[in-house]
Amino acid sequence: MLSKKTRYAIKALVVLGKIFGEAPMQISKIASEEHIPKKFLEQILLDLRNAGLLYSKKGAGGGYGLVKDPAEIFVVQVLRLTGGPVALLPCVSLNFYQKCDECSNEATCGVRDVFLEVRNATLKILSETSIADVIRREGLLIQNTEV
Amino acid sequence: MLSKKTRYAIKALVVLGKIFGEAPMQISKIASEEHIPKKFLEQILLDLRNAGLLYSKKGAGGGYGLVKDPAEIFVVQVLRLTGGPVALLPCVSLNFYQKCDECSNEATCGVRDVFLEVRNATLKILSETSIADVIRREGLLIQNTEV
DNA sequence: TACAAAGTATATAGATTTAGTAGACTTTTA
DNA sequence: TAAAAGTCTACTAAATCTATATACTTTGTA
Repeated sequence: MLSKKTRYAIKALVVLGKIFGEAPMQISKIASEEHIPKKFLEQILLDLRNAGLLYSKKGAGGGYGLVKDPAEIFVVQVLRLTGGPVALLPCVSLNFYQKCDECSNEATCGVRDVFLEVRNATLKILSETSIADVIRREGLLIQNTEV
Repeated sequence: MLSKKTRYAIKALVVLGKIFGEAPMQISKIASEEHIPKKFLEQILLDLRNAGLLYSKKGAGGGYGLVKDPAEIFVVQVLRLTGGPVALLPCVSLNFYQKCDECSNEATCGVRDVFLEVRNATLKILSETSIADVIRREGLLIQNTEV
């Protein structure tokens, strides 16, 4: 499962993606729109800013905005920045690799092999899906929901 | 990430799959072969037994064995029995569904849509892969490792 | 029949992680 | 100069996970 941190981060980027090019949006506005605890969101946005995904502006009229086009920010990046590993086993994780301490031979582990396949499938989707895609899908879903 | 419980469960089933049809194997043997804390493994095997995957035999010469052919036990079942959800978001989980409390409209949530796709891809692999497949893969990996 | 082997059951402890809160500080704009 | 808004660090509460402890039951065999 993704952590709340990761979920909130994606949600925030989607909101900011929708106003890309316009004036920055305040934390409190994002927080209230998306029902995210404000203080928690502060930390998350700060991380995303330090990672170079967002810019911030202090003072009255300040807020956060995307540095890059939402079409160039991929969901997989957000997972990694917020500490959510893509892999289901530490031994098949590219960015959070750790030896399974119970495993005697990683190279010949059948379990590992299966979860490597799972990771690759997941990675393919998440590294091909941008924030812009998420927004686009939302639009399609809304269309299909209207009668 | 999968919990240790889930990982240990899969490992144990693989070991038992290899001796399917033979006499049952003792917890302590499985534990030492797979480097799993014995008392922890006891609980896990008990769960798998109560779920109908394993039979047990008490007393001298006792132990655990698979009830069904390893080709009929799928990895996805093990995840579910041991509490490891397949989905990365609670709102796309079939067996551990929960509303995302920050989400205002599930039906039109683009994030959900993406992770639904991820879940489907993962589910496909894990529900098509049996314990027998895991054992088979291990064999192939060993072949490829030998020079 | 007694004893040892092996599973059963429940409780609990310790560690780790996650989620969220608090508070004081800095920068910017009107 | 006051209010708006982000920055930074620390802390706490709760949940979960991992593992251990203890006492008990069943079964095979010497």
